[in-house]
Amino acid sequence: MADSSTQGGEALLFLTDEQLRRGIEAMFFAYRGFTADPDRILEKHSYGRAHHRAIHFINREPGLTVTTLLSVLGVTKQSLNRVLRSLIEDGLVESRVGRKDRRARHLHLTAEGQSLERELSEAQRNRMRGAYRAAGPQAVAGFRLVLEAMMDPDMRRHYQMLKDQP
Amino acid sequence: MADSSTQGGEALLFLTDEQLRRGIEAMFFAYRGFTADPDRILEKHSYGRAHHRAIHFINREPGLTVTTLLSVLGVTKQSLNRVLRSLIEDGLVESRVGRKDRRARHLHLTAEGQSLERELSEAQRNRMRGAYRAAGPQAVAGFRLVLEAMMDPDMRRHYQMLKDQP
DNA sequence: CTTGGAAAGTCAACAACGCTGCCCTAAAAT
DNA sequence: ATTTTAGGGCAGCGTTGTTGACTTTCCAAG
Repeated sequence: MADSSTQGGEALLFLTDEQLRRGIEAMFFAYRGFTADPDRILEKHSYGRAHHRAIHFINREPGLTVTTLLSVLGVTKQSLNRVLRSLIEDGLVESRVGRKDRRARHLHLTAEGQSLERELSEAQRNRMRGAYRAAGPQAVAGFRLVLEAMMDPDMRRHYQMLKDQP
Repeated sequence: MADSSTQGGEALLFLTDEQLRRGIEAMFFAYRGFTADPDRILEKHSYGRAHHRAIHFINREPGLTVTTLLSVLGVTKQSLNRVLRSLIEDGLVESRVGRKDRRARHLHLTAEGQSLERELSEAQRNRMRGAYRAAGPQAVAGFRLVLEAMMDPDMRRHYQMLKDQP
């Protein structure tokens, strides 16, 4: 009876359908803001969000294979392939044949690729910094907790793997 | 000097580039989870996310006009029009000519539309409820604060307008 | 009253990016 | 050595975003 998780009323107000709906709408509207700045930069280069995502994770883990990137992004091969092809043709990404397994392709950003990556991530970090600063450190901790709990287990695995990088 | 916002060091650790990048990746992975369940339901009906968004906001504010819906969704007319046409043809949405202004079309969900809306929002609320429950009320408050700060002003306006609804 | 501009909505054609399915090459297993 | 399995590339399709041209309706200025 004294257990806070079963005492109902005020303690669980944050689980009402209305509160949940507010969260859903907040995710929708915030995600638009989240992608708005990179989208503007990408447009100048005739790229889309898919290019941004590829560039981000190649930068994050240089030398990763196409298959690994596929599972991180959660898309199919062809979806990614079109994007990778244009990035390679444009000289932003380099694809190196594996030394141990010659079927595998290891992906790296070129200097030019790193330059675009910096431009994109700076814009996105600026947005995030503004939001973090406005909300404060305690809110940020909660923000991260809720997002982590919202992920599918597969995605959370990838997220946690990246967590340990330098 | 005693001002916490200028004292540097520990107090601002949450604003390091590394922390910001963690937030960016959390948004990316969490958004996939956020849309995963509705996506599965929509697939059965051969609809996409665009249909879901239209249904959500028509349900939220019955009788809203096409132009209002456009500005809430932040897309162009044709993008929405294709979606609306199929929803109307399939009998999920009704479009009523305005009484005062006969140029305007007021949108409503039919009984069948409401049924799909419930199915979609239940799935999405279940996901959100799980995340909220796992993270706790204080985390939820922070989550909302950060998301609100991340929105573009236009989107935040729409978000706040909806806030006041019953 | 009429006429000209602005606003709401529809439609056509195009680009980005998801998807499935098929194929080739290289590695691994029998 | 031959079959099976895995990594990767390409072709073709559907959804959903875009811009641009068009119709209908409203409203205001002459």
